[in-house]
Amino acid sequence: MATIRDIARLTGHSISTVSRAINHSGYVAPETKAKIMAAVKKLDYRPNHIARELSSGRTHRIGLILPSANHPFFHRLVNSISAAALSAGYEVVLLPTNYNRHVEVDRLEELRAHAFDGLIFTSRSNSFDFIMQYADYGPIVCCENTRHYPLSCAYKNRENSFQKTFQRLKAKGYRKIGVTVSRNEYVSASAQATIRAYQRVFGLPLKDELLFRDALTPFDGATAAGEFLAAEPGLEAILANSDEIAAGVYQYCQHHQRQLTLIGQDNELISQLLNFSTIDNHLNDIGSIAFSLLFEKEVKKVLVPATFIERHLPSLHQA
Amino acid sequence: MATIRDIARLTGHSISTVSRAINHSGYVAPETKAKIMAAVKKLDYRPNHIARELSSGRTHRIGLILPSANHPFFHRLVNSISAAALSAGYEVVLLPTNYNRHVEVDRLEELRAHAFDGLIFTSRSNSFDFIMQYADYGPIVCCENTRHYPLSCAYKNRENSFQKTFQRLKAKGYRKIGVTVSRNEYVSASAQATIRAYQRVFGLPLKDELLFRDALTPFDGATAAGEFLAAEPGLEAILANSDEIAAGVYQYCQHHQRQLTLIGQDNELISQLLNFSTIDNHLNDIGSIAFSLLFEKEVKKVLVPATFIERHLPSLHQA
DNA sequence: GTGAAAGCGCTAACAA
DNA sequence: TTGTTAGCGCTTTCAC
Repeated sequence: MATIRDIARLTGHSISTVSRAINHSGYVAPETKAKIMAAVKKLDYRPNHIARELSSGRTHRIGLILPSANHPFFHRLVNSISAAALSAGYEVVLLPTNYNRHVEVDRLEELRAHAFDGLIFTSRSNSFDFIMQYADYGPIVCCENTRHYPLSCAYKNRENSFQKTFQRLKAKGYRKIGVTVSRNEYVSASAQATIRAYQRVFGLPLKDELLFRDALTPFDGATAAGEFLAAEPGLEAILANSDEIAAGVYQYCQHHQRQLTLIGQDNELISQLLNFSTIDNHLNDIGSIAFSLLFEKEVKKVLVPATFIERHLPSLHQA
Repeated sequence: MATIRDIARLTGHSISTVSRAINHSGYVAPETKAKIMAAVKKLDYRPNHIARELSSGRTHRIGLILPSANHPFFHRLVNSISAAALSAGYEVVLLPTNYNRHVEVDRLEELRAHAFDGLIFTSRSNSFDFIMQYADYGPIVCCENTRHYPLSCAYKNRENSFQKTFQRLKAKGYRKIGVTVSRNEYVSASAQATIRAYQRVFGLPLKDELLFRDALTPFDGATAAGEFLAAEPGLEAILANSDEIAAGVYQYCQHHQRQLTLIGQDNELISQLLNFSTIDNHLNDIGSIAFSLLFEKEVKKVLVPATFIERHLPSLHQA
């Protein structure tokens, strides 16, 4: 591999002149530049990326923390974030943690070691208090509400969208509703948001038998459906934490000849095909906003409102 | 940010001793090491990642070329490749090209500039001849058959799996079959493989009206179904280039009250939910094998055989 | 066991 | 317009 020194030697010019010529920065006489460019061609020279990073102190690379890439929720975020990064001249490094907090710590340590210019969390296994400690080492943005913590975020308001959804269901005569929530260490926070929304709308607490935690796969959705129906045979609807989970419920209903109104999340293809309602959390927006927040000087929290997409949501009034 | 020099200064030892202590390499007296580690703690020191890369000449980072992240085909590969990378101590950089060959060239140039230790192509917009030129700068692996080119690959044998599928259909009495193929610059190669397989099994050429090119989204699947049925009202089955496309066909059939036997690819959730057959190309295997091939000294080509998953494939003999 | 010093390949401030 | 030089922060060889 030829280095900048080789070019300098071959052309008889100095390293810095070569550098300037290559970077089209500063003054270089046209002939000098031409000569240098010829040498570059001749020696098949290419500036070393890493050396540049070391010199400039910037990597143009951001890290993207996620549990694994096999969940639609993360696909959407990965997609929008990498698209935003591409057009801003950044590259994104996938940092799967498998929900392992130690792996996550390693990634934070890499931020500290200047391996990235910034870090986006699409999920996390450590507390905000812990993550915050790394904010000094580089910009960190979360894709969930960071509340009172001084960390930027682009997020959806779960409680609010659930509340609206429950109101819609209530208006249509629904009373017996099961809810699934996704697994994470903050399950309680998420679940409580749901519970609060339910209570606020229906005036009574969501029964624990109608709350299914740790719903990750369609299979969990089917399990949840089974448990809900065992506890409440008159169940009318299920609000799932994703379209995939809702699809699992759908499958259960097909097998067991049950009718249930389904509401999923994120408007995935499957909700269109199976024709059930879904809460669109606009993950594409969340992703691209999260990326842009990396470059804000101040901590900012951007709420991305959800949209309800109604499909086959029959009224129960006449029932 | 504290540097190794600060630690040296504070402890009164030399940079190299500090380096050895930190890397647990070479001889360092226990007390010296303890003293150094204490200083590391005290100054909140962390070795600079980039400087290490420059010194060692390796990044422990690989680039992953893909058109964009929003296709199940790529999800699977991204997933398995990043999992394999994680356990091997590598990080993966997502390199979306949007099928733009110039963007792809930029990425190859980055390989040349030592930005990555290797490159995996899950799709490509440049010819093998062109890509090959970069093989000197670092290992390159493709997720498609590289044929006679000296480039490693992990791939599925399209023609063979199509042939088996057609044989199965033929045995069940199917004769009128539509086929969709995915868009890429090598459409003709892919389409020809399909056409050859069809011809070999049925003894006559696949009619052009029953071949739909550039199928990318479920919507294309629906369009294909419409066109096929217009050209051949007695159509019996459709072999789609992905489960998503097949799902689009499914949707069309539902709307138009038609019965068609569907065969998708890659055993996505949706094929299970809609209960149609699918060709499992074992993309997870392809991904992890592709990653491991990066580290082989020689060019290797690994064929990953496909599996047929039969679901609701009624026999037409009695019809 | 430890340290001096020479890289790794480049950028940028400053001088000429 | 060009060159000298001092970093960027670390690894590693080779004396001591």
